[in-house]
Amino acid sequence: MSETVASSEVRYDAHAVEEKWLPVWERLDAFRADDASVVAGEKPKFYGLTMFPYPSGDLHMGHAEVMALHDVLCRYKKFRGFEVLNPMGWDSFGLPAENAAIKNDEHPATYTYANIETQFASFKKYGLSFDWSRRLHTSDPEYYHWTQWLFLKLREQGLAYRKNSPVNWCPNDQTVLANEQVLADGTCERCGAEVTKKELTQWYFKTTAYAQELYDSLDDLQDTWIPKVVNAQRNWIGRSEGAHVTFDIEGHDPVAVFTTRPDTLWGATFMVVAADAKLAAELVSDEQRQALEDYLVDVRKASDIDRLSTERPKTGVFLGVHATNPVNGERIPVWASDYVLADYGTGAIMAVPAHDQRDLDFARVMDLPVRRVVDTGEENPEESGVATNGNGSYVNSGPLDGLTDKTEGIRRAIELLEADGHGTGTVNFRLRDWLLSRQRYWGAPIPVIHCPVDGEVAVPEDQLPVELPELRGADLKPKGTSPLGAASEWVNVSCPTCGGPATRDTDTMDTFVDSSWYFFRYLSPHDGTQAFDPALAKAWGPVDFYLGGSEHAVLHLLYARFFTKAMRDMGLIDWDEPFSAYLSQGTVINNGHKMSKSLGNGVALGAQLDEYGVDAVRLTLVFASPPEDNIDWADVSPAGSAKFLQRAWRLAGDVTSAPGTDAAGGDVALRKVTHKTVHEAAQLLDTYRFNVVVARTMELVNATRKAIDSGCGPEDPAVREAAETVAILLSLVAPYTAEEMWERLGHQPSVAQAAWPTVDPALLVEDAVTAVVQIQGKVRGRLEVSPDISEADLESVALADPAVVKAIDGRPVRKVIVRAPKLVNIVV
RNA sequence: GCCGGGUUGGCGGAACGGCAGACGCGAUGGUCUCAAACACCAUUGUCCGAAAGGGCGUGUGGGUUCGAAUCCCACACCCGGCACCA
Repeated sequence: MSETVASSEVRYDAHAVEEKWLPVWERLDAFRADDASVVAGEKPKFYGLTMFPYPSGDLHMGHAEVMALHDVLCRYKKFRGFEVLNPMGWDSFGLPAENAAIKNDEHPATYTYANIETQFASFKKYGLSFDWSRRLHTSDPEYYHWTQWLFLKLREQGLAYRKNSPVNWCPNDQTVLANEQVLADGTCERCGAEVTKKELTQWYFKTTAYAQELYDSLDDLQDTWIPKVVNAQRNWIGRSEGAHVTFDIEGHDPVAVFTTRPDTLWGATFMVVAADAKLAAELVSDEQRQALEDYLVDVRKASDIDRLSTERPKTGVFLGVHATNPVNGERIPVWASDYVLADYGTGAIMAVPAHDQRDLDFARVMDLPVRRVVDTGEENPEESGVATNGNGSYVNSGPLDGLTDKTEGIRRAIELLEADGHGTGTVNFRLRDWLLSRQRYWGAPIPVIHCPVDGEVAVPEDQLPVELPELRGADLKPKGTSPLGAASEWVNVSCPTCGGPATRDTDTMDTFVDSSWYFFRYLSPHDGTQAFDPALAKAWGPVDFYLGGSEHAVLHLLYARFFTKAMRDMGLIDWDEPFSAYLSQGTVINNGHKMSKSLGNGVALGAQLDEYGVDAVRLTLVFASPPEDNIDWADVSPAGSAKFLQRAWRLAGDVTSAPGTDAAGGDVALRKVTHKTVHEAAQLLDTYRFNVVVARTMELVNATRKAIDSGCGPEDPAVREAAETVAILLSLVAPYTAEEMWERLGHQPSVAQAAWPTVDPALLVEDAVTAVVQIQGKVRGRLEVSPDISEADLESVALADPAVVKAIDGRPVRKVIVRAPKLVNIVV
């Protein structure tokens, strides 16, 4: 860059500077986290975590943004005296490597570890403050050894189990998926294919065992996690309060339903069972059996699009049996319909058509009775066709008649049900157990052996890890069952219990299992004897700040929370939540759209780094917007960032005072700007407003430039103080430029090891402030006054000001509000 | 439909209930140059005005307050989550 610029301006070459400092930083190894000082409690700890990448190709813009943002905070915490743990690794199991291996007839590890080395080199060049001594890869046997160990621990607790159930199946990836991996439109989160259902025996983690706690402790995260993620988790877990009510059925065992409105039980005029639930087949009468089967054929034919439509007319079939309403003894018919879901609640509902729109729609189609039991003052639903669900007075509801409050009605109804044994108050969750087995190769094998005599047998701990057999190329072709099944010498083993012939489980674990505990492994990544050192977990945990993508709002974050709680209950750790604070960064887009090959609007990180240098790209990403907002690359200016960095750097060259010069006698005006900037920057950094920190640093650069050119001059000690402050603030975002400045200012590297500037409170006090004089709340004058002016003095000065007198224009002053020293408001 | 977040110049965005638009991008004018690029300087919410100065301005409509981008109520629109979840 610089050699092509014919200019009198002095500038530095961004690329030469990158080459220069990388080996120096390597030698200094300044970001290695010291366990001892944290275990001993000598220093406060800061565990900063940012989501580790999947090794597909090189790093891209998205990585650049999240890493740049995270680095700002970690470097700042180090300046503030924290012992910082900022590790990085790779989430290196997963399908892209497997698909590449099939295509190129090679082993997934080839693709995986080649990409890891590429990304590692890019990370280094990007100048991040990672402690690389803790680097890990989830696909290493040394890592998945402990993934398997944790699986077995969870299984011992009954938190990992196998069951046969209808599951989500991705026809493209040829594997099952967890609910969390199916998007709202019924497509695969990974590849976008339309997900279908299959009935299969699969492994599950019992996330539902922690549904209540996962939901409740969101309250504790409310203030430190970004709201949309807390909200997404609440919605996903889907807690709803209500009651189970038991209905006697003629000729069958009683059936329980879940309802959130037990107070409307007197208006239940029929019952509906999910058509595809076992219950429907059990209840149906012989005469109606054929009708139910015909209906089921129709239901299964309906496409997902139809199923997802809420406008679809209700359908169903009478099951030929009747139930008894427990509160009024009424005999009500039992129907089957697909508008009731088999896997939510009990798969059966009591229908209260007057107060539930879905039930009303169904009642109208099937000509079933509608009875209003809450009079809300609106038109009777029986006539209007619009169900009411607000507060109103209860009618036709026996003991509830006369009540007018819904909450009270629900409370009383539950009391009555519990008193005579017809039901109980209960809480229902939408969350399901996590389906964790996958029919693919490149993942951690499930460490279980199936024996015809002993059934499921855990692989003994001393035989872990169960390493993947060597398979490559065509052997990995998806065929609906796990490729591991083809490795017969691997599959066929003797039973650990009886020694007889047995077979290994051939499924591998969802890669989200690997990432559910990686933040523990960073604590002691090379420990061959345990998953992590409990003493280090106690010292470093939990993670103080976690930055990552919002696509993991439910997926990874929910799974990691589940793991943490389960591990706590196993006595492995003593904290409840893995991530004390969570922020998700926005996406880097281009021209209003997500970058994509099909749109041709991709911006290659490498090309940007080559053109503008690492620091300019990092600065651009941090300055563009608040961290959680999207950045449109078309709206930002890396060239402008590079220009600013040159301007900042030039300050260091202009300083003529010697290193170590006491700033005390320096220009007070500039010193005030410097100290105020440091003071505000600290507050802004503590609240993650990194873009504003950059703006404040720019202001300090501008003020320093002005002081050098047309103020106190380059030899003033205040100029040195300001330039050194700029270097320190800039080192959070632009480490190369900052290091250059630091060196030019006569200091030893590294600026990252410099002391955070001490703010002198005396310099935060202004000696003159601008007081605003308002008349009727509109600004009509400005006064330069002392910051400690009295209210009375300020009022009299304001009222005497000629501009104010003119604006008052002789009108009588009715009231004067004085907020010394900043404001006077005159009401006339 | 329910839940969460948002709406500020041409653009990205700043603003403890007290000077709206910091900082930057872009644009315009200028300096340098044979010229351009780079760099540097100046101007830049909008309307009226030659200027001084003034009117209007933070999605819309109300409210609280001496004073509202900021607090309250209602509405519109945008983004995200959930959704025939009983």
